[in-house]
Amino acid sequence: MTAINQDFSLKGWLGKSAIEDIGPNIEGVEVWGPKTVQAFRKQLLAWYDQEKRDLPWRKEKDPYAIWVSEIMLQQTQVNTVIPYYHKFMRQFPHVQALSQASDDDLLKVWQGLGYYSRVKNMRQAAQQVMEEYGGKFPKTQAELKKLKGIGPYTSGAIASIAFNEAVPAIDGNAMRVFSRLFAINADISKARNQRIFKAVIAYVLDPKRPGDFNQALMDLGSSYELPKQPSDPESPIRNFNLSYLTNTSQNYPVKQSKIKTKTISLNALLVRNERGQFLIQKRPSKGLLANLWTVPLFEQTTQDKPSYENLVEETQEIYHFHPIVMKTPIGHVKHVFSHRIWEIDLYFAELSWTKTELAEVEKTDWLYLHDLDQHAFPTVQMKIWKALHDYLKNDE
DNA sequence: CATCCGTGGGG
DNA sequence: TCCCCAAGGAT
Repeated sequence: MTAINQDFSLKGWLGKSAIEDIGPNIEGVEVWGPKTVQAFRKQLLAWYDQEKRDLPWRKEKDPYAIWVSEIMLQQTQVNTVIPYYHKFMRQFPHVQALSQASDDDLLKVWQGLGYYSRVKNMRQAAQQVMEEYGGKFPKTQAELKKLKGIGPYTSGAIASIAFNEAVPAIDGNAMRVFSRLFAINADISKARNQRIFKAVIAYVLDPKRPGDFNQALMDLGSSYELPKQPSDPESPIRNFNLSYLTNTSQNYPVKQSKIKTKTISLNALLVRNERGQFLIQKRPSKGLLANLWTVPLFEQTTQDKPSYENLVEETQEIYHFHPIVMKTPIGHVKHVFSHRIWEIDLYFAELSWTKTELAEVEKTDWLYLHDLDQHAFPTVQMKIWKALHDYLKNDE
């Protein structure tokens, strides 16, 4: 009888694979017995010792460095993180430095990495460490989880890697590997199924080397056990892998989700004053791209007048000046976020004078195009700058 | 619990 | 071009 969260039984593979014995049923999953668990740990860690990736944060035992890397790695790939990690550690080498950082400095170092609330939460966590833990990171998963931005996964990762606590660090890799190992058909995107993976992985985890065990699952997930591909025949765990043995690894993990993205049409005002500066403004402190800078963006609702007329009107209302706006866009930028798409028409405008009092009052500033490193811009704004640059270059 | 929150790479 | 995906957490 197949267990409720498992598509196949281990018993048929006793002796015909690396599966030597059968263990208890855990949350509906029939798992290995102690001999097989030992053999699996040994094989996984031997492979890890031989083949582990040489990553900058793996040279560190400092929990601060581990923490920085883990936050950056949330939903973000290793190759993207590496340059940001070096820059961040250089600029904020310890908890105290981070706890005193300014919003603008934090966003500037995080620019282009995405999910910007992560770095804001990091500073709050750094302040917690300074004030509640005397500047030293707490050493248990339970305490780490109390810090802002540190949840079930990250607390497990830091506790196991930096402090050798025998707790799992369950991310997408760990769930993918284990769903394949035991042919677990529970949907990994459902919160209620987390307990299944937590219980099974905690059972198999090597209590002597929890940090290496957890990181080995990550390396496996980025090499032989890739998403959208079946388990690789060369995978070092193939003989333990029930889905591989039954030729069904492409069915795991089970995962639904995907939110449909909504497209929003925007008009961007690229207004140049008599000094040759462009108007920028800081976005609200909550929501998408919070506290980052963009040129003024106006949503284009369906039954509007021509865009340039809107821009003139709205500029008058909001900024109290009246620019000369070109009637046709000088360019277009498309930007895809995780859950929405911006289609932006770029309108060039000129101002025959300079309105200095705008700054401070409306969180606005006038900016020379050679001064882009003074503010934190999201990627969509960098695309707008490039389109503007191309336009101005061709215009000469 | 479902939705919000970025970005770059790969098929 | 389009869709999926990646070392999640807050709300």
